[in-house]
Amino acid sequence: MPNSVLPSPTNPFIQKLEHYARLSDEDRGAAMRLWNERIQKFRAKDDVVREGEDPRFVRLVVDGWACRYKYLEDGRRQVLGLFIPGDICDLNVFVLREMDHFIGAITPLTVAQISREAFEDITLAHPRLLQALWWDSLVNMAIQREWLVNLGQRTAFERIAHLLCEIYLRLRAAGRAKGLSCEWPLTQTMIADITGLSTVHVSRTFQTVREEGLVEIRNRVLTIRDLDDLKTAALFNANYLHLDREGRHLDANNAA
Amino acid sequence: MPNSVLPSPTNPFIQKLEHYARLSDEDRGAAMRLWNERIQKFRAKDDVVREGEDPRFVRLVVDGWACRYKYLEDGRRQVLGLFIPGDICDLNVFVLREMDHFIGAITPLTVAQISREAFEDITLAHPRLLQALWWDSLVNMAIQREWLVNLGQRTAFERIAHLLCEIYLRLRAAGRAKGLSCEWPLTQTMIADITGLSTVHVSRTFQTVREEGLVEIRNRVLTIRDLDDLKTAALFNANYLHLDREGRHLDANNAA
DNA sequence: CGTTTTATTGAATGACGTCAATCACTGTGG
DNA sequence: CCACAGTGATTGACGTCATTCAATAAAACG
Repeated sequence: MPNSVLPSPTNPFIQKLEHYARLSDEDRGAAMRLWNERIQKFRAKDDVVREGEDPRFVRLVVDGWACRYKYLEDGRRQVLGLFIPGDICDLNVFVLREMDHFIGAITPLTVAQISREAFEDITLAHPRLLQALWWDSLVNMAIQREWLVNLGQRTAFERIAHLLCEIYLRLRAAGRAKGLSCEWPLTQTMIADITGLSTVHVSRTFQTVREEGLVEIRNRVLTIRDLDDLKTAALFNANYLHLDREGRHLDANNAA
Repeated sequence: MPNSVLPSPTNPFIQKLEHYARLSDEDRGAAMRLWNERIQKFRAKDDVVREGEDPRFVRLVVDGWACRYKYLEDGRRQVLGLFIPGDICDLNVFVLREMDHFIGAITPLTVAQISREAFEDITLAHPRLLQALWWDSLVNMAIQREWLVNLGQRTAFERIAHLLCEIYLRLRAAGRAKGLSCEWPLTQTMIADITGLSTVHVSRTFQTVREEGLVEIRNRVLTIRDLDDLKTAALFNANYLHLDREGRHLDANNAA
């Protein structure tokens, strides 16, 4: 099963998975079948899935940003995670009968809606792809844990710096950064719901982050001045993203 | 495959899984094989797995409490999750090559250490057990999400009340509560690292919770006065624990 | 029994939230 | 083209919740 000699793909989904293990052309083809499953479009702020619903599909973000979120009875909202292009939601959702949170579009959003059957058909025939998806899923759990550290231990300044850092690195891993710049569609209200801060405090703190020259935002584009400085300010340790091709022993061009 | 007529098992692992779907006697036998895998013992405060290590085993808590935790470079500590008897750590850990956090014993601890091969052997032959384990794993992810809501949105009072509520319900689901009472080995330092508060504030706030008559603690035993009152105080919604036998369509005594 | 860990208390400080007003930007329709 | 509405960002004043420091008390442990 020889590896492809074609240039690296620009598809964010495949690009990201290749951080785990090199895929064969067949694996990529299978990934593209997932990518091209029934396409759904949403407007910004629409819900993709609602609390209480029966989770019947695995969803793959093709374009745009989305998030998981949850309300407290009295209206307080917490964002639980972000989905950027190439991100896939929980592989085993089918096992639960009722969603305990919402998934909503942040920007105009395109997702591939994959039925249980299609998912199992495709991944059963491509164990390396399935491995890569498991890796991605474990990375997402690690990101959730890191968000816990964020909310529990980091100051407002560190939380925001950490978010900037994480998002940039995730977008870069998906091939969606140019140099030290990437898209930045998040409003300060969203940042507040992600970081557990008030919008007022986000405004003030974000200002400080900019004034310290760590980042710049113009036209919804984030530019980082010096990644190491930002990491230091955020107490950022990238190990939780597991991006160092940890699964290289599974590479398509290795002997099994 | 007839269901057992024996009384409900007292094993916390099986007891918990039965909240998802009724297992057949064979399924229970397989679960007991996992339970009886190579036993390891730890003293309180010892580490079970350390950051940076290669995760080679799935572990199942047989007795005692443990937790996941993580340090920031400057020593701040955040507890990411609790393990009580019957809890199992990430099913797919093998996929990652390096732990990004610690798992440590809170009390004297007994765990079953299950190799990848043993785990795959046993679950491959018992798909309903594997399904139940997936359910458990998804519930754990849901718990992590709820902890995010806790840290991001709830006040100190609510956080502590919520923790009390969750732990009680999880222990009860594992058959480890008597009436409205259960074991409570957590020190206030631990509660502080779980809730992202200082020990001083935990002391004061916990005092208030007790003074309001919501709970009582004596000899490391927690007693809840009125569960509904506690739930209300915590803005607790149990849906995230997915305990309502959601997988009953998979029950062993149903037609496949 | 001393020693260590855990829990409690007070006082001072600081981080962050709330309220309310203003400003900037965008898109829309007349 | 401008008026206007709606959303998002910013600012100031002030209040509150939670932290820090430091001292003490109470349990747990060998």
